Amino acid sequence: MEGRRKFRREGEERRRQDLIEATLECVAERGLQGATVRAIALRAGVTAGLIRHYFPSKEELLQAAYAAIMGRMTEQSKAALAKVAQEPRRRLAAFVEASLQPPVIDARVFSQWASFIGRASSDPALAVAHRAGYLGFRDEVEALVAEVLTATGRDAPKAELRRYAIAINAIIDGLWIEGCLAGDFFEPRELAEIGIGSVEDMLGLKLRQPTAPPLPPLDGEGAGAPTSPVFDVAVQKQKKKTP
Amino acid sequence: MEGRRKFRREGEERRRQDLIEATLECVAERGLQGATVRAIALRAGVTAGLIRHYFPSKEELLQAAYAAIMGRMTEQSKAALAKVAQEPRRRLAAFVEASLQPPVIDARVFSQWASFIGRASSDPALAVAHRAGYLGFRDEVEALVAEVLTATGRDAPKAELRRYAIAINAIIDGLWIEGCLAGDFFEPRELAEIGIGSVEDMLGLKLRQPTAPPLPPLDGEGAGAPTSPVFDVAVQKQKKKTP
DNA sequence: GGCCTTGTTATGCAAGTGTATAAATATTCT
DNA sequence: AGAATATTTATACACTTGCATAACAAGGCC
Repeated sequence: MEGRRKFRREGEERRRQDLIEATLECVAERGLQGATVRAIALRAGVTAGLIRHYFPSKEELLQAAYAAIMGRMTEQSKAALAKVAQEPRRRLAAFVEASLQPPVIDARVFSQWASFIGRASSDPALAVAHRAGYLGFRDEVEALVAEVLTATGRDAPKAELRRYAIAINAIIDGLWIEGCLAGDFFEPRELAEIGIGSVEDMLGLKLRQPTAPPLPPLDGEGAGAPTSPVFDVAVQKQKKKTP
Repeated sequence: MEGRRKFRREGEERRRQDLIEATLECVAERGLQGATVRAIALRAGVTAGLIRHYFPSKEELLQAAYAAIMGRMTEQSKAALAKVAQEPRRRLAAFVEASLQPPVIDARVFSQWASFIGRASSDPALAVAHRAGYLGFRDEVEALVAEVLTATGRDAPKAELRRYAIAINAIIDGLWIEGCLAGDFFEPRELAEIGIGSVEDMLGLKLRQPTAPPLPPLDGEGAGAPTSPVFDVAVQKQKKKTP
């Protein structure tokens, strides 16, 4: 008696996107185990069989979802760079800051990341997807640091640059995890402050206006600090390498 | 015609331990999805039904396994402290160093950690287990930093201490992840070096002998640096707080 | 040794899993 | 409008999952 379910034909790209999104939501809420074809289909508003029509197997849907989340994260951090295109130090600060605030800091995104990466160790396909996204992020950091060092007139031996990139990437990752897992333990901008301060310590120079107390409260739109490109050359304490 | 399988009765504690260990191995190799009761039992050398005899449900076995791994990790990092009980700075350095070398840096352990924590966001029982272990680790860091600061004659306002603990914990976490995920990208002691160096930068003081180039190559047993308790007060560059 | 306790195995079951296939209908093309 | 196409639904199937229960045997006790 109940007739067949009504439906609409959506474009291929749209459906793929919807299915990927539904997958990520299921993963975030119930882990990889909860991302069954039926649960995904239900959330995407279709029936389970349709998944096989767009993805050869569930495995490939998961890979696509993982690639999507990795791309989204680096893209969000990079987006902060587009808005602040002037001074290298400011760019680096903006990058760190953007990485340590919503929407990059997000419990759901973290849950997805952890779920996937937990399996990336055993699944070769996910492993390569991970390594690509990861190195992309670190290269971004390294490029930013190189800009900063040359702009401040410091020579940058490749080995030292590498160490900076590794360390800065690490502290961003670590703070990101802390923020995602226990965001309620921190003041809204606390992690960003700590992150930028730590990077300043490591590089031995100031990234922001030296007299700005904790950065002005964000009242306008966007995640940007004030747009004035004025900088002091700042304290610029000499990095102590083995003398 | 094959008669019933022969078996031995093991003590309760032993069996629980074996089952937990088997669970962790399954998780490390095939993710949480691969940790089925049958796979666990097979690896533990028993049949599936026995699991229910020791754990009310599979859920509780997983919780026990998660608690086990968390405890093991902090225990390993703390073990480094027991060996170096003298000078606070050296203790902190040893703690950082131990956290960034095998066996704490281990791809399998990371896989387990990620798998569990991915679900900790959705599963309340795992969430509390996580938060406990996590705060325990951070408190450990905070206590170490406090020791160092008082030993070097610096006042330690609570807020600043907190920031240090957060930042240092973050860089340990971040480097730990990098090491576990891409250990082949780094020299054996590179991460430990970077970690200690970064902490030195953040605290604005030296933790090791200032003239030791990269720490002597470990030839003896244990993960310890030389046991001489001699320290220079070192550079001790003044931390630049907002003046 | 024979019994009793209980750790352990073996078997079964209902629910859920991914996938394959056929039927149906929305949309396009002429 | 009507036929063609391929998106979408619906159903089925083999398999796995966690869990329950009954049969069994290993080791301790008298």
